[in-house]
Amino acid sequence: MEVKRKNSKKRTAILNALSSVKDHPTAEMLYAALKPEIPELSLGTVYRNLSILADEGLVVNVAHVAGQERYDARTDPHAHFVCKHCGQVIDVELPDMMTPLYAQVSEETGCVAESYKLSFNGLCENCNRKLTN
Amino acid sequence: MEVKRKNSKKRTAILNALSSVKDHPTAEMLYAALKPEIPELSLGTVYRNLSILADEGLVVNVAHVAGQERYDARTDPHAHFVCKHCGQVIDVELPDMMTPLYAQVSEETGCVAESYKLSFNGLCENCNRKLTN
DNA sequence: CTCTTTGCAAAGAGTTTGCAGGGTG
DNA sequence: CACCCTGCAAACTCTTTGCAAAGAG
Repeated sequence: MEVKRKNSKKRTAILNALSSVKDHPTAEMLYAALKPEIPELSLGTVYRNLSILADEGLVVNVAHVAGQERYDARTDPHAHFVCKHCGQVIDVELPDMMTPLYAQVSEETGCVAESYKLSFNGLCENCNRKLTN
Repeated sequence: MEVKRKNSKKRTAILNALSSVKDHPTAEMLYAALKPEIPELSLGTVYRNLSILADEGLVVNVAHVAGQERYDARTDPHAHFVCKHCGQVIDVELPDMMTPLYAQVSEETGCVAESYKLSFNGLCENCNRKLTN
């Protein structure tokens, strides 16, 4: 059964912080960003609320980089690029080619697709320059 | 500088075990599968060798499910389906539509793509039947 | 009041690492 | 005989959880 959510300033602040940023932060990055503004904030609360927000579909895990989960408040289907050197995660604007394939996936596998994750891997512009000089 | 690899029966066994299976096992699953056959095997060795094999490109991380990394010895680009209920990971045979887009990704972002990960998410056939009855 | 949310600290889970001994070329 | 590989256990990192107090409706 469903839990009735109450108003939570912390949760709202976490969602706002995530929405206002495009670098797909980790829980710790969000914590560090909010801490100055909300000194009583604790890291456990960030984890807890990210999990709640993800359940509610307001937030999405876009990648797992160097052992840490990366979050995104942009929930429309879009791709990402993950730099294998610096770990940076950036948006890639490609037309959504995968959602139209859900029916085909279902036909092939019997599985019911509801979402997908697409991430490219390699070197970002900076790291490529630095490492290829 | 490069390390000169020596022959290692354990590493070979791990790669063989992974190659002979299509369920994208975790390190622990591989360990459990090999243990009867190689009783002196230790879990640390499985982790160490999976990491070496990944460096060499013989093995790939295809997904991170329920906090565990899933490995695959099939290294050609292909998609996966991850069941959000049972955590099963299965291959999806779709034409590779992403590799041809590397140039476009580079143009858009400046990043040099070398690989990609595509995974669909939802309920597998069994879980869907069980949960939708 | 009742039930959710939070801080804090401890617990958990998965993975990595140091070390001493064994194996390979 | 130099250097890689391994078992074992401890260490590490990220994330989750229990509890008592604070906050929302």
